[in-house]
Amino acid sequence: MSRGSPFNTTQNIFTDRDVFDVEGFQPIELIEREEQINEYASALEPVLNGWKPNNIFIYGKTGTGKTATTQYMIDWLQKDVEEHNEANEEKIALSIIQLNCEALTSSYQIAIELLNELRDTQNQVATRGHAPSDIYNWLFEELETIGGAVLIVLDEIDNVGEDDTVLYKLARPEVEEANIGVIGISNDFSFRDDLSAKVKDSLCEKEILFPAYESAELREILFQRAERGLREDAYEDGAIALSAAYAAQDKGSARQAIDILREAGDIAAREEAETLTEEFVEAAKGIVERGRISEMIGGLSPHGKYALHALAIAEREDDTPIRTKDLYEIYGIVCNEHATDPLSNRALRDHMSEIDLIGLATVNKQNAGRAGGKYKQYQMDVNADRVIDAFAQTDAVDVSVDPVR
DNA sequence: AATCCACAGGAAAGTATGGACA
DNA sequence: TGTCCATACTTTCCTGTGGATT
Repeated sequence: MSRGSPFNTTQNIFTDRDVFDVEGFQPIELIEREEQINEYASALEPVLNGWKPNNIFIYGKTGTGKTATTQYMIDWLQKDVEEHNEANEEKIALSIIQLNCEALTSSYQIAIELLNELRDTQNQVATRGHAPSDIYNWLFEELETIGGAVLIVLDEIDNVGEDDTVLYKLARPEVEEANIGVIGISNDFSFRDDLSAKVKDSLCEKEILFPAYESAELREILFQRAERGLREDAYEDGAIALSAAYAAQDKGSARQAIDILREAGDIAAREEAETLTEEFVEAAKGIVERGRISEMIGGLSPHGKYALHALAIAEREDDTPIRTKDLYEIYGIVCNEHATDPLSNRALRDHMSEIDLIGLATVNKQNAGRAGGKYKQYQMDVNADRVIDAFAQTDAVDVSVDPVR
């Protein structure tokens, strides 16, 4: 992947750096997920007989192979259908619709996105302004015309929120000609329990759990990639083991493990080192961690950022754990620095629980009894200085409350 | 065992946004 | 243009509650 740069450094370490592209690279052979593949296969098999596939729900944290396995299964299914159609008179019609619901926060939006996916570009539907029942009717009309087996893959489905109407509609479609199977992918374990009862029954016919990887499993995955993407003698086994260990310790995410190893390779290449050693992994870990923090911060609303910044400041001043009331004051100062009016106390509580949810802070419930009452205390879950650094980079305005300047 | 505080967090309603349609 | 359909993010109002103190 040369960009016409005069530097040729990445050649020392990588033979194929794309192997470490977590988004784009699909390994030919999936390892450490045999069990899930078998369950998956049995749920999809009906398609090959022209029947309706099972609805499947997939659970697992980020980087546990949910999406990769799904992609693998779809490729497998399509190939088998093709083979079947070549060999038999009776053809199987199979359509697959994949949709990432990351940015889709309601049933309504998902339904519209699905509809637009099915319609051609001249016939697209606006994302607002239509009656929900119209949308669903149109959606079923489209599905009716397609016919055959239709697999609808909804990635990051937990974003739907409270209202799971789409799922209900898709689980019991008012369609004659098509056999619809829904594959829902979620990284939120509690999502299943929050589904309404009628959806739960019909949609969770088959549930497959993707547990976090253990250190040894991550090691295997990394070795597989290293064999394909790194120069044969360019890496120490210890470096791979360490990358795996760090990732296992944190989240058990293959994505993270691969990110760390790739970053380590980049550093090694930049320093024109001959081999990828443990020191490079050490350095890469910090960089990947920092990247993760900025990513999380990036997803916060402005006031969420101010709230987090306030907490980081409190942490630096050794004022943590800090109760909401006191945090509200610091938050007020931060808002002031940004020439923004602070929101209400209640709004701050909401922002803080959001910050807790994405894992940037930890909550600590306290009860001081008769005179003291009940309250919460917050504490940073990541390095406060790193957070403040990240703010310094993202924001043009300097919001430091440090009196020494 | 009864009390009572300081919040947490649910519910409802408000503000501002934007599209479709008659 | 007014009415309907949404969204995101608020504020206001309120009820619930755990456990040290009485």
